[in-house]
Amino acid sequence: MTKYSAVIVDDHTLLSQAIATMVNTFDKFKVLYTCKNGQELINKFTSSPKNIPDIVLMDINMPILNGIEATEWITKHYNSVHVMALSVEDDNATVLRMLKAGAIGYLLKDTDKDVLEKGLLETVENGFFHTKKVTTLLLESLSGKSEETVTLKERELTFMKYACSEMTYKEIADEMFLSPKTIDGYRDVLFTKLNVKNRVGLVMYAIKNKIYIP
Amino acid sequence: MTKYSAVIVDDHTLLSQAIATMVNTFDKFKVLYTCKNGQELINKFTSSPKNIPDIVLMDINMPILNGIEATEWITKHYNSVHVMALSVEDDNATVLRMLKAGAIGYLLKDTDKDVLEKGLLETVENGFFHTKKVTTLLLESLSGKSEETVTLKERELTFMKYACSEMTYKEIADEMFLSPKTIDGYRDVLFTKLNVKNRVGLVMYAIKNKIYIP
DNA sequence: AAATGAAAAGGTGTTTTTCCTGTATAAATA
DNA sequence: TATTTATACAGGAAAAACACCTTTTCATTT
Repeated sequence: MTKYSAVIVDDHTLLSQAIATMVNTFDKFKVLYTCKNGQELINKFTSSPKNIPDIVLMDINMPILNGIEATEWITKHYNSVHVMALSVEDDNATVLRMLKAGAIGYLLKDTDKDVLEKGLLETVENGFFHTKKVTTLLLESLSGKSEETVTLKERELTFMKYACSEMTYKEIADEMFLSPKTIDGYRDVLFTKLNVKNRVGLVMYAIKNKIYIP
Repeated sequence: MTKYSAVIVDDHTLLSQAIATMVNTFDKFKVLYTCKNGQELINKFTSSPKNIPDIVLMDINMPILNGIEATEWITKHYNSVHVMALSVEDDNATVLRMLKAGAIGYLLKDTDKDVLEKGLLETVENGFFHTKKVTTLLLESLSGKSEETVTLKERELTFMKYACSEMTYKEIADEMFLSPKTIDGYRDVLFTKLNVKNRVGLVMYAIKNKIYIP
């Protein structure tokens, strides 16, 4: 019987090895190799055609080259390779970004072994799969119920990072060589833009959107 | 050959199953069952003596009852059961808290399959194990380089969680059925205790120490 | 019964934040 | 050229946040 070939990409060695072990127990799948990040994967792909799998199981948060960037690259260069995202990040924005990048399936790490097997099969054979929870997220997002993706300007991002420190706005103004009143402006705009009430709201937004990493 | 029995505790079903599959490939180990959180583990332990394993592989960040609390419980009630912590959280405080709670080993999720196997064996047979990286963290911590662990009271913890929301102190007071002045007091005490300047400092402390998980 | 100590609350004053409504100016765009 | 657009800045008022110091209340200990 011909098995589908799979590749696992996750920066946590233990997890990628564990998942590899598990996928190898599936009837229809065989793991070719595992990678620590997107760059390693690209290296593998470009070094030999034998390294091109049927499906890539891709984590999102990885150092060097993350899952979204790696997926974009695969979509561009190896369109026949299916990418199934695998992550604990179940917020709308991440799911959407991953699907936009070309991922054909999205699995949350809290799903079941059988769901993974079923998902892998559906992905390679029918070309689409994702869990119910993800479907819900998608629908929410498409129906506009979720917070629309706000794009922050460079200057606003800089301010946000300072806002996550214990500095007063006065101090931030000094640091950014701006008048305190300008800083007031940034703050007010961001409050409206991000729909938050106060500085704690800003901080939380920054953390959730990885603008500031604690 | 008698195998050592192991239990995996991780809120990510897929990961606990994957690790279980992997541990089952180890010569000397057999997985009894997996759990989603500390509470489930306690239920298992108390429901039947057959459910008491030789070793518990414990994740730290879990809903309901986290790894530290669960480890404390095991140390208290089933002292003969070894606990090996397994987490991506490699900051000093977490490692220390886990070891203080009674964990006998600490593995970072980015270690290797073979290291896990070796670690499990050393833990059940010699009673101690941890990776080099953890040793370094420990040494740093013991040499006083890291911030000393401040213990917060239950009430203060509750307040901290509210402080991480967009509520004003007045609103927090209402929610906690206390006078705004009392809340002022909590805030002032925590500012001193945690050595922070303002509410952003509180929020950051809460996040870094997993008092509040965004 | 007196002392201790923690938790809760009050008083008072200062500083910072928040929320308005405006103005100015250079650069990009229609 | 006219018109957005982004950026920088102001004044003033009200609301929170912050700081510090005192008092009450109540349970535990001596």
